[in-house]
Amino acid sequence: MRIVVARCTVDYTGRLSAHLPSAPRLIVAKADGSVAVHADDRAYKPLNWMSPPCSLAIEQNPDDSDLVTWRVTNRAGEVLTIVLEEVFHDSEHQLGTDPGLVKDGVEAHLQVLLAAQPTALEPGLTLVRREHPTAIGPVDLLCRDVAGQAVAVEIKRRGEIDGVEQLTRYLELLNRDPHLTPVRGLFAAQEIKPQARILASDRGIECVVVDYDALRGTDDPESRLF
Amino acid sequence: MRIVVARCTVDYTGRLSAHLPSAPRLIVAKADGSVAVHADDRAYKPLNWMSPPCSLAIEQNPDDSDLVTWRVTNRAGEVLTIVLEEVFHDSEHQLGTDPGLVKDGVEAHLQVLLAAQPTALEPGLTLVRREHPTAIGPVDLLCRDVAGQAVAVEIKRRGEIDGVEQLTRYLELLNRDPHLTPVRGLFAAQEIKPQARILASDRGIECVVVDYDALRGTDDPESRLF
DNA sequence: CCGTAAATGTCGTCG
DNA sequence: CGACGACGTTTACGG
Repeated sequence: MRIVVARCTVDYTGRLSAHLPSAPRLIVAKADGSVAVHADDRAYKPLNWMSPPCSLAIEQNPDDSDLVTWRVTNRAGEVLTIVLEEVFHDSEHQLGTDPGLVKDGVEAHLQVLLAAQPTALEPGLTLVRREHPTAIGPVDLLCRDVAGQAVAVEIKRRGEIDGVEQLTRYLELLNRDPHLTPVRGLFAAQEIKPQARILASDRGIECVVVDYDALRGTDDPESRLF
Repeated sequence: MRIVVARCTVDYTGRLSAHLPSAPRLIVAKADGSVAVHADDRAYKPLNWMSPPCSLAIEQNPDDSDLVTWRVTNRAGEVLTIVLEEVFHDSEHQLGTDPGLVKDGVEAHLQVLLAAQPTALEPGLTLVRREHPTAIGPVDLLCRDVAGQAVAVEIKRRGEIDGVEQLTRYLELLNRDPHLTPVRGLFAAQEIKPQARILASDRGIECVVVDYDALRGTDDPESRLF
């Protein structure tokens, strides 16, 4: 990883055109060839960048030895050009491959918990299959309700419109199966946005807000992911 | 901006829980109090971070002077804890506020151009309203065709499936209005993906590929965004 | 390589 | 401040 702090100008041409006037910035070139240009605010988002896979070419300006140009290109024809005008810091570091991070609290875990206790979604609900396959992808949970009717469950951490659309597509396919139809839709999330709720209601899909911590508290520790 | 390269462990507790085992990484603390921890790959995304507004507290471990702990917290109660085990580099830089970047080619500009010349979409098309409101959000353009029929236009830079879904939802709502129904759908983009085209066709929505440069060339310079 | 779904998405805008 | 949609979304995962 190469770390440079320099006054520079930056130009990006690709999905759009963007230009950064001359100013001091942090430039990070990583081992995978990627480059990011950061200002002194916003932790997450670089001002400009090139994602891997891409390649970096460094050119010395023949007319002016003070000017060095970094040209980063990718297969899609996007180009990021950085002209270094004044370098305040320049160092190289060997970091090695990162062991990666361990997460908890994601959708996968919610799915495991709800698969173990489908009655948390609705009294009498029983699990038929987790990740039930369809032509366009797996449904999170396929269940049967107390009356024996099939119920397709889509699980999200945060329930938004996208999730309702996704469940709608699954329902359309599942209802073509004579063994299953008519299939009810159930949209489960820790939090459901008003617009998603309206759309779901309009499509005849029920919404259930689930409490992650409560589910965790009542489940069998053996079945936990972590 | 403070730049540290160090062997460290990182823990995040907030929207989820995450842990990074000990390894060498880049840590950037910015003027707004935000902190990002980067591995030697992926230009854009940090391994861990805390977005502003947040505050950084640096504590010297009383038992072991080699261990320094950074604790970053925000109003929402999220906590990022970084324990520095071995520091390879540590420097501070004054960057000042960035002049910011200049963009071009975004969807907003396309919408302005097409609102000014709806005939670029279809001969005889006239604009009724830009950002026409519906219960689930505004339709980019509401027009009337040469026969007087209402036409809802959804504009994207790149036309993909979710854009077609969006337009479908608008059409469903607009068609409930007796003053408008039957409403035609028109999906306009600089580039339309095959899957989006198929879905649009299935829904009876027409697709129009628009040439941004050509539109720009023929429009009135007064109406430009930039 | 393309298509889809997830994300601690982040970021602007508008109510 | 919250909801909503755009973003050069990025990133991971399957076929």
